[in-house]
Amino acid sequence: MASIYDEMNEKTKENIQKSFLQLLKEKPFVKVSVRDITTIAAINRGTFYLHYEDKYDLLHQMEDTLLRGLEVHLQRLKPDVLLLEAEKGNISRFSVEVFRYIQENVELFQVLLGEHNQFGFHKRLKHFFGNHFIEKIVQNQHFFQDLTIPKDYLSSFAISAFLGLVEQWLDNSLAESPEEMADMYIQIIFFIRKM
Amino acid sequence: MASIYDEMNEKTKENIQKSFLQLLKEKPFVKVSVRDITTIAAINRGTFYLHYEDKYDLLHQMEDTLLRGLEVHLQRLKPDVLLLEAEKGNISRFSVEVFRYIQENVELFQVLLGEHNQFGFHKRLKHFFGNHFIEKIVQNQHFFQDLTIPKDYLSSFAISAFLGLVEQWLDNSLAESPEEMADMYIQIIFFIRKM
DNA sequence: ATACCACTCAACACCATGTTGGGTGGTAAA
DNA sequence: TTTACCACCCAACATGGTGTTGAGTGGTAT
Repeated sequence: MASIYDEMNEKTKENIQKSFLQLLKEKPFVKVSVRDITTIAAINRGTFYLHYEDKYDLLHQMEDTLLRGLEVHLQRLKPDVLLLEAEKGNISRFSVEVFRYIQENVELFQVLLGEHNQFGFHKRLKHFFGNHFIEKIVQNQHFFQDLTIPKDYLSSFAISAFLGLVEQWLDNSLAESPEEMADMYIQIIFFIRKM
Repeated sequence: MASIYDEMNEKTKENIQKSFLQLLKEKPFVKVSVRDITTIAAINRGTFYLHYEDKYDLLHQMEDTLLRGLEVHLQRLKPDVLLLEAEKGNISRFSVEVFRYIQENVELFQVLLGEHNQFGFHKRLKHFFGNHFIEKIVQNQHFFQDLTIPKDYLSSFAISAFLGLVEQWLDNSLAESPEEMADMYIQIIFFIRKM
């Protein structure tokens, strides 16, 4: 079914996304116009609207792709192991996979979570992790049962803490390896325990 | 020095900000035009530009005021106690004051950190806490010295975790009291320790 | 040969923006 | 009381991005 038209279509979309990303590195989202994008992509402005409703749609689709990729990435490499390990309290494997995926998509993550973060991707990421992992962990863990703190607060606390690490990593231009980051994550937890 | 002109000026600015906030509750920032604001404020559109450069300037000034208020609020109520207590590891007083201030300015915080968070206020808040408190604590605490984790990561982790609690609180329409929130914060730390 | 496809091009109406020049009524100082 | 000043109003303007449309081009499949 992959006709030559589908290929053209795909190529143009990639061209648009690449140009868009390039612009987002230079200036904030609000300052990027469809004109800018199509000028850099060297295509007609009307062509843009054949693929996307507007620049918000473009951004949203790129976010979707990124999150879907993360989901697939996690499910493919370790089908159920991750969740099982996570439920046992072992977050190491889980987190290293996340850090790896981020490393593979640095540019986009840096732009979406970076200084000009003027689109609520932070919130989307929070919801993603919340729906996919943390809440399951928080709900299933037997030793969470006797905790008086509401689950939603604990969940939001944990995810944000993790995202805090990720954001700092991105700010540091990925100076550490994914393994080092996963290690750091564990160490912080241990550190708090011994406090 | 508070002439009648200053009062008029101030009143109009408050009017603009109030109308702006009202609109932000209805729709995302990008969809709010200067026309919308001045229509609701029942003033001439040109008048808006006598007070603000554009809607981004307006937003930024409101953020500034909010952060300056938080700073003053913290400094006024307990001049140095907060930092001293915090440096001793007692974050209770510190955090309850923060929760109280947020409660006093729910509407704005909810809009700035809420679902339509399309302006990097999350990042600004992170920097604020980072510069004012956490980094001082992290740097001064003697028992942080033998920790191998880089300070910036620990700082980002801690602040984000705290903001995670705050954001969940806002999402829950401030169902808990500031004291309960501060308590919850402490409990989570203790819980991690016992994990 | 015909229909289809992605894309180009030019033109369009629409709307928000930021600015300007002139005007109003109330305030303060001469 | 006159004069200058002030915040604000009003109308008009050029600018520029937006989304859409109709006509046209050159390859592709049938």
